Amino acid sequence: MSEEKSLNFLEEIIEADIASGKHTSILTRFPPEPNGYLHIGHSKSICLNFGLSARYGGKTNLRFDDTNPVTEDTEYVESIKEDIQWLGFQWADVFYASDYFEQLYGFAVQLIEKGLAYVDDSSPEQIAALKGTPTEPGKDSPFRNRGIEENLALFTAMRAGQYKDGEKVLRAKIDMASPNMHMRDPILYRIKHAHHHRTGDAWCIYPMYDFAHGQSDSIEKITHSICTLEFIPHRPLYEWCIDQLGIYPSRQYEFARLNLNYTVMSKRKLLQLVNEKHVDGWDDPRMPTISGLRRRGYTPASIRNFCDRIGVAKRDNLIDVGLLEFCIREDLNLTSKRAMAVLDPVKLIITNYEAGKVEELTSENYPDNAADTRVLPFGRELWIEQEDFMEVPAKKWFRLAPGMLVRLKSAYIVQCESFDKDDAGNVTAIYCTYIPESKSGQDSSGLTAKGTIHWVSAAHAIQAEVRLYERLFGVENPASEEGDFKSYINPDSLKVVTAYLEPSLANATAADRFQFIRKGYFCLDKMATPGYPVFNRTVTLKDAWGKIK
RNA sequence: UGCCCGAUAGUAUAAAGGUAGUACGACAGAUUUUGAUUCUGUUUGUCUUGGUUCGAAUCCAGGUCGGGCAACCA
Repeated sequence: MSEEKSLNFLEEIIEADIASGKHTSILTRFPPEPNGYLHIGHSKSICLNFGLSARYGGKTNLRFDDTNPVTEDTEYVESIKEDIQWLGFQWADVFYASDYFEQLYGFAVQLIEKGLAYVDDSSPEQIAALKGTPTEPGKDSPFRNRGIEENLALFTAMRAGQYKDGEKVLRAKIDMASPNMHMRDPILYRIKHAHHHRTGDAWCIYPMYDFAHGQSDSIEKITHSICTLEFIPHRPLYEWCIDQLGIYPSRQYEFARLNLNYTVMSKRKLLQLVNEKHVDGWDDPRMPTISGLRRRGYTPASIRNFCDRIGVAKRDNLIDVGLLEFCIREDLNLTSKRAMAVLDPVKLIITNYEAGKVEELTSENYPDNAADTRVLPFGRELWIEQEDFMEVPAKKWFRLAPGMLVRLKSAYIVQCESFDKDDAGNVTAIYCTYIPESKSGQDSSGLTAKGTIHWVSAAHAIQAEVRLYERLFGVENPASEEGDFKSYINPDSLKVVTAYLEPSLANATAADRFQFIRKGYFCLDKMATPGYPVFNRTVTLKDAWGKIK
């Protein structure tokens, strides 16, 4: 099957590298910064990096890019590990850029000794002023031509903690007139008297991304260092460092990151949603985080499948969230147990059914397996969905309306005789007669009902809190809209209802996935307790009637 | 006004000079005790102008449009 599928551009590069003998095996890495939770965009990168190494018989390292102590935390380290493993991947080694601080320091000393790096006493403002703009060249810093010995002494003093934050930096000496802004004497080290989540207070100088990432790749002998498009202009610097240091030549390749419509995909924005309480934490089921999708009921396979279908290329993209929904429905349709639950109840009374009588009816747990069944209690009073009744039926209406026949799933055909309304015009009760000969599985009535609806016995139903989620934002691309992205939050993204469930659902566990027939896929939320079930709606079913309306 | 990426149906993604295909969506029909699933069919596309060539989505040149680049962030 994968032989049939055409190669993406990274697979082509790797196959060419193997064919030419440049590499006999490959090693990739997934390099998150532990400053936030992973999201669906990261899962594209994870599937790519782990998928590529698996396909070509190689390995993948997990490397935390922890060079900025002020934003990083072990909480994030743990969540990242959990999410990767939950997705179904296992790293060969776990490393931290901070493992390499001593080595990186040595690399910096080497550059100074070669006359390729210097300590700059300029302030951040002065450095910015001399940097130039994309259309104008920059100017050399007055400190650019310090002697090697002086630079060495100054850099040693930086490490020793003799200066305050911002007082000095170490810069590469490259070309202040380069058309590539990243080559205009980029900063290599800055002073931060900050506590690091792993190295504690051992360091007060920390390497910048550009001086840590490529060298870390090189130290691990990563063959293909795969990152997103915005790092393209960094590639010359990545290669400059490796070339000047004469170390293992890892190579960087860039792909277009995933964008999903009706959500945001930057850790900064997601952090804001969490901190400002627009959502209930990083794992709020409306969040595009891996932990949010997990809590929502998404399966690892559905996410892997999604990442496979969206493909990999170099052009910017905005993927329709409908594809993600297709992937989870495809999975859950085959694997989830069916059950009946009424989310917006109205009473249905069967006037010719004996009061107090209870029948135990059977219903299939999976539509394609008639042998796997459960028992449902049936009685005179039932709950059905408000929306399955229309006082004045629309054209092509298959469900309940005065005088119309409908099949109660796995039970009887009923005919609507009358209904009650309250002063506000709401239907409060529906009266039907049932056809005793129409019992499911032994129907001799000769009648056919066009529609089938779900129901639960009022006398046996259990109550549950059910959380219905909609997209978090009302616009396709909140990040590109005018003004604050948070002003586009969908006010109806969460609706909590009290539902009536068939009694078997009282035994649901966190591992179970259900299809509430005709309503969608649901799973138990982490807030549920034995006496208080809480269900999350993962996704609705496709709804052809919804379109006809 | 510099440099760097990119441009194929509504959204993604293939076609390595030789039939523009696939998935999702949309639409139509069949089946259905879930208006679900399943099945069948249909629709819609190479940014533009030149050039090279028997032949161009593909190669070349110009243009247009979109994105990125001026954090002591990654």
